[in-house]
Amino acid sequence: MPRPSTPLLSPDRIRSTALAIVDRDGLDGLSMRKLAAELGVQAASLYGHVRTKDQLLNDIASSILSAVDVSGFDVDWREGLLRCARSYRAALSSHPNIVPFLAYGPAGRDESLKRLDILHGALVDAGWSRREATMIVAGLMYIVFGSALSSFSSGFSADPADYSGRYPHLDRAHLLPGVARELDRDSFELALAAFVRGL
Amino acid sequence: MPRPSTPLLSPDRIRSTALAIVDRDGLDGLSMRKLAAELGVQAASLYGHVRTKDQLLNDIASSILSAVDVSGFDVDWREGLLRCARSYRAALSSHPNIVPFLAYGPAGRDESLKRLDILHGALVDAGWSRREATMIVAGLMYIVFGSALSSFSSGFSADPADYSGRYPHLDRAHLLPGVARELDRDSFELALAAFVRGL
DNA sequence: CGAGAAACCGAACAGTGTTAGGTTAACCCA
DNA sequence: TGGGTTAACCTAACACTGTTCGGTTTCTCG
Repeated sequence: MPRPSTPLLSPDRIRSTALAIVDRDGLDGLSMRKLAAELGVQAASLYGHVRTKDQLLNDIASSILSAVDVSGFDVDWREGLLRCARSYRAALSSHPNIVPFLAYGPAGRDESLKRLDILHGALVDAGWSRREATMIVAGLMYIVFGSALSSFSSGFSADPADYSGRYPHLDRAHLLPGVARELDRDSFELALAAFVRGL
Repeated sequence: MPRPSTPLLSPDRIRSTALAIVDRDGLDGLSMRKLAAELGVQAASLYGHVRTKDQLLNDIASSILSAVDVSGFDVDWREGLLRCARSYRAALSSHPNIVPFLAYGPAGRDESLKRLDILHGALVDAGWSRREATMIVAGLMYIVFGSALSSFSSGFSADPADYSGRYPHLDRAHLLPGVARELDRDSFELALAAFVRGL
């Protein structure tokens, strides 16, 4: 079925379908053949629109990160940090399955760097040295990424049955799937507040 | 070459060789065939000693995490948090290439949970509520893991040439490979200190 | 000394990302 | 309106991946 009258594929359609698969089936659930099948096409056809799978994931990651909001520094640098961190985390946790991919680095994604650059500049304007500003931005990213890969509270709920005996203190009362999300958010807020307050 | 007089393989030898490959070639650089070749053996032979590749990586991760030190709470809970976090980070950053694997979760690795349980108990003993203690432990892990996947300062040094123009504030002065390690450590220390102080 | 288990091997299966070469339809210009 | 170019898709294949099956030999234990 060569050269259809109206093209079946477009970078946008490929990206959004790929993201849907990642959201649904996890990062390992995405293969080029499966993606192609879901688009009604053969795998090889994708390579006319996408250079490589890695590049595809990078593009998806960039588009997710472009939702991060770095306005809010006109008020106060503390408020700016808080807003940016919350926005960053919200962006990541709306597509949690792609976070492990981000862990492979590099952080050199343009969408991310542009925002970090703004953040850095705002901190310098607020009186921090360049080096201090860099470290503060790094620290903020630690908390954001650490909480986003959320292998913490969500990591527990897989098999909560046998925690009680082996880990006397970590009882599963506040680790049930229902409260895990809330606990993750509160832990993030606590860490963020403590970090910003402690600066 | 069947059943040699003295066995060529042992779980320990497999694990340490696998870890050496991961350290040298990265996480994607480890394949069962390559690992087997490095051990002077065929790939299928590994499965007499190891259940699956995923299990192998989990075992390696556990053995790395078993180096984390959670003593130090007899002095003071703040000091205990600091020591534990530093020790945790040291363990991870001595084998940075395996960190992306940890990002896949679950955090349900026994070696890790045992230590987090002790930490949690010590915080409760110090007067925090169970829920607060859980959130504090989570926050600490955010900083540790966030800094360990270190896609931040190390992520920059890949191609520092074209930062200057596009990101006016993030100049590459303190992002040269030489200082990146130091900057990462200092950023971690800053984040950790700010977090603990802010509690 | 004989039975059985242990340790390795060769070959294969189903899956992966990716490329080469072919076929047809749409498009643009003469 | 016709002809060449290019874009979009295809089939087939390559070199990998993790893992399993069945076979062969050697060690170990009763």
